[in-house]
Amino acid sequence: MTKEISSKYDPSEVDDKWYGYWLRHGFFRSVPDGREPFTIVIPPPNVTGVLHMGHMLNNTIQDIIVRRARMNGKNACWVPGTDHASIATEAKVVAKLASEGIAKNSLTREQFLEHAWEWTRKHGGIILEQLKKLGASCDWERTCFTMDEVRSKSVIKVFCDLYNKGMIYRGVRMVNWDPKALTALSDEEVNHREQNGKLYYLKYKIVGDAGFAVVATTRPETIMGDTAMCINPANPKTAHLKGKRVAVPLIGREIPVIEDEYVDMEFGTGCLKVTPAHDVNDYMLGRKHNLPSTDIFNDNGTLNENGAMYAGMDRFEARKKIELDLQEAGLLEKAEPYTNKVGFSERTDVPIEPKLSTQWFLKMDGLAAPALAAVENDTVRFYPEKFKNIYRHWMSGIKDWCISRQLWWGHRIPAYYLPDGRYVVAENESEALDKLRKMTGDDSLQPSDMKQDVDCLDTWFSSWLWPVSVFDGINSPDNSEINYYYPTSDLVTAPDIIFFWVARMIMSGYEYRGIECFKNVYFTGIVRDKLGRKMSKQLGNSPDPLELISKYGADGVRMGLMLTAPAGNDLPFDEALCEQGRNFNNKIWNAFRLVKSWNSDAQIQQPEASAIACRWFESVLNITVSEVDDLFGKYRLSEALMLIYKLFWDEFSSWYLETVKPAYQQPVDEKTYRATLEYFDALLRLLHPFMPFITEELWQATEERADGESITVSATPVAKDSDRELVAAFEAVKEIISNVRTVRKQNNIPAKESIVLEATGKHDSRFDAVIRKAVGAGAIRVTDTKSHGAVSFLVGTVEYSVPVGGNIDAEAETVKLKEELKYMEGFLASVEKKLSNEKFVANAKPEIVENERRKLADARSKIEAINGRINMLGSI
RNA sequence: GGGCCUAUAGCUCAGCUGGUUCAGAGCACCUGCCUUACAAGCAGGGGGUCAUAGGUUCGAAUCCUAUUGGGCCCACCA
Repeated sequence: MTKEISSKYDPSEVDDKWYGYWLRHGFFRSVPDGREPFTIVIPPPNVTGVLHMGHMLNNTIQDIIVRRARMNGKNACWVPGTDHASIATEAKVVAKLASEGIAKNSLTREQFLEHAWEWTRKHGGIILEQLKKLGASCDWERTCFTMDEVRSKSVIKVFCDLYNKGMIYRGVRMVNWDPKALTALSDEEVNHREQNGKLYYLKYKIVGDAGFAVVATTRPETIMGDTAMCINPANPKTAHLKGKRVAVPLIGREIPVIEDEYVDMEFGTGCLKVTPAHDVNDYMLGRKHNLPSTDIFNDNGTLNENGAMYAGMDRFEARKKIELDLQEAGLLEKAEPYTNKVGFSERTDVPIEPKLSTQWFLKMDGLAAPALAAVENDTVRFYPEKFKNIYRHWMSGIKDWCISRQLWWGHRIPAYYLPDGRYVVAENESEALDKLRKMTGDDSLQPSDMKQDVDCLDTWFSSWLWPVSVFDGINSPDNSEINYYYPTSDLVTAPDIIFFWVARMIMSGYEYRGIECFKNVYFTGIVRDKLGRKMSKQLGNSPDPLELISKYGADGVRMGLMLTAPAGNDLPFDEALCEQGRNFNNKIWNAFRLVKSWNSDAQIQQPEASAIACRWFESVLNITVSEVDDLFGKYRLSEALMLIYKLFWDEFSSWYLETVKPAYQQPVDEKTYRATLEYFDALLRLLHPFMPFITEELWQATEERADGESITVSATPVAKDSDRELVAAFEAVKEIISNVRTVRKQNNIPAKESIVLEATGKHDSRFDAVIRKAVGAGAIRVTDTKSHGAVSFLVGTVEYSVPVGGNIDAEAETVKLKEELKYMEGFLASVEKKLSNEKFVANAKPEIVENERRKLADARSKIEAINGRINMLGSI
């Protein structure tokens, strides 16, 4: 190593070089063998999506776990893939076509799908390429897509199977309608948000009576759909309305007054307008009381011909207009400000319209039972555990899943209809035809006589099969791959899809494999900006991950993310974290430069300081290795990283290397040199899962490596015995050194000037050579007769002093000592008090009491030492 | 409306079944240093009555209760 080599680490070329090398040698490739499998399936990102910080975090964690498992000798298999993201992708394609002046409804289904596939081919898989920049060690030969042949077949097969088992049914239900995407949504795709609106008090003329019945509603535009007014039979305030009819404002249509306990007597006026077609509660009332249902909306949220004079208007426009018209007609008693919760489409962010329509549903109760139990009894473990509560809550109140979507981009529902509405469910057309023929007894039926359902399935209906379908376990349930890789090991995902995805995968796993689909679920936090806001495109507060990578290197960004990413905690992201990551890269790089610059000389004897430093560092290393093991077991990855960070920076660089490094351009002894390389190697291997690139670069550079060797397939360091006593003793040594440095600084003793360190008899002299080297002590004298004119300090119960000649400020020194004395005496008093408390001695555990006694003795000897020192200073 | 989680240094967090390994870490901050591995660095340093009020206990950051603040999930009150 020469001086021309930069003191700054430059990851820009290193990253791509090694990623290519890893791929070329197939280190990420996994095929079943005799080893224990370790499997992770990726949460498939949207096929046409681009990488955002959430993906970065999520995939960094997966990569760390997978690389660690690989280095632990397991057959690590990380299956990548993408999701067709039915509604999201379709929306993008529709928008793209619109920008070209093409309306979706001007195309046939086939034409539209051609555009969608083209879009997918063009933008698809970009995100997977981006993951490679991050260092993701996926087995790319296994890349799956939820709409590829195997996965599509799996979906259809499962649909048919569940239908045959009676778990899937078709029916007319009130569903969440998205008037922008023009499709039904599942309950999970609706987000409720508080909205500032108005509560309108509408006057309904009582037929054959002079007065009005007043109804409070937030949605006056739905009056055209009113088919009744409802009162609580027990309500005296509205008793006069019993049996009457009232007239719908503005249009005058008469509707009956019905009675139901559902109505809250306290709310509003005690009268409720009933619009069975546009409200879930009203729908239930309507069914109960046999009311007609008048749908006043078109699918796109405008009013239809039932909307009378408002036909053609948008629902919100109509609301404004009706308010004015009511006011004019004197039928609006008042309108007061009101906040209520309104459901919004997760996808298009427009208010959901409850709508009655025919959809397909999956019954959930049977599926939920084993899935709930698995999490309850920790067969599937959640990290952090708090998500168990959320999961339990949802699972125990689970409702049937609306799985049909009025979209084209997705898996088309395999139901085939006759013109008369009768239908069969079948895996393909010819099977459908057979079934229809059998059903009707009409063998002359032709394919042209039947029509396939036009709807497609919810995106999650394919991704819920993911851990099984990626190994083709649906189509061929006994193939060697599924038998080997399933159940998978870990799942790493964001908590916001716990119901959409995680819960449903667990269900399908039990339904199709009879066993859990994964053993551990690690929920990441949500990446937020410094101000705690969720990162989003709208806010523009999300940094571009690839830009970050080019600025700090993949390792720097990975480390930045991992520094503050405990499981389940939100992650306030700050670029400064990546800087810290980059700085760490640089630290490693420079440690490498130092070690690499050494020449070893077999003739030189190992210095005393180096010998003990080696023994010490080996122990520290082993302790950390076993602590890291433990933390990985608990999925406390940030803490594991921090531990390694401190091991490298503080213990290895600041203490070990500083102790053993030879004078400038002097050779180092062979023993120390070998040991240092060995430690460095272990550190790199320990660090590799977190920072794959720099560790590979340096691992390759420290020794001659053959083509095909790689740190990615090397072994994680294994914890060996450690000398904890030695480590503890060294902590005291650090304290001594630190104190001496302070003394030097406070007394302006130049670094080059040699000093003498005096110590009392209990001084541990094993490390004297280390101390001498660190603080430039000419001599360390163990003596009981302390020099006058010396500055002293205590480490443990050992008193140290540095004679500083006439420089000593006896007064200041005495003040300092008196302060310490005061503290110690207070401390002593508290210990004595504790020990003189009979209840403490009687109740506390013996070892605790014993410990207090030791503290007592220590405190006394410290006080003695301080007093002695003060006396001596006084005699100067 | 129901439920869950959380409150510890300026910031982000660790403190497991109550007892100096109990007040910690990293970053930030302050003071010296461009000392031939590293200024993306080195050395040293300051900083918290562990949200508030009660309680249990010989002993509470840790357990219990209430209050307040923050977050999340679920829910058909118009």
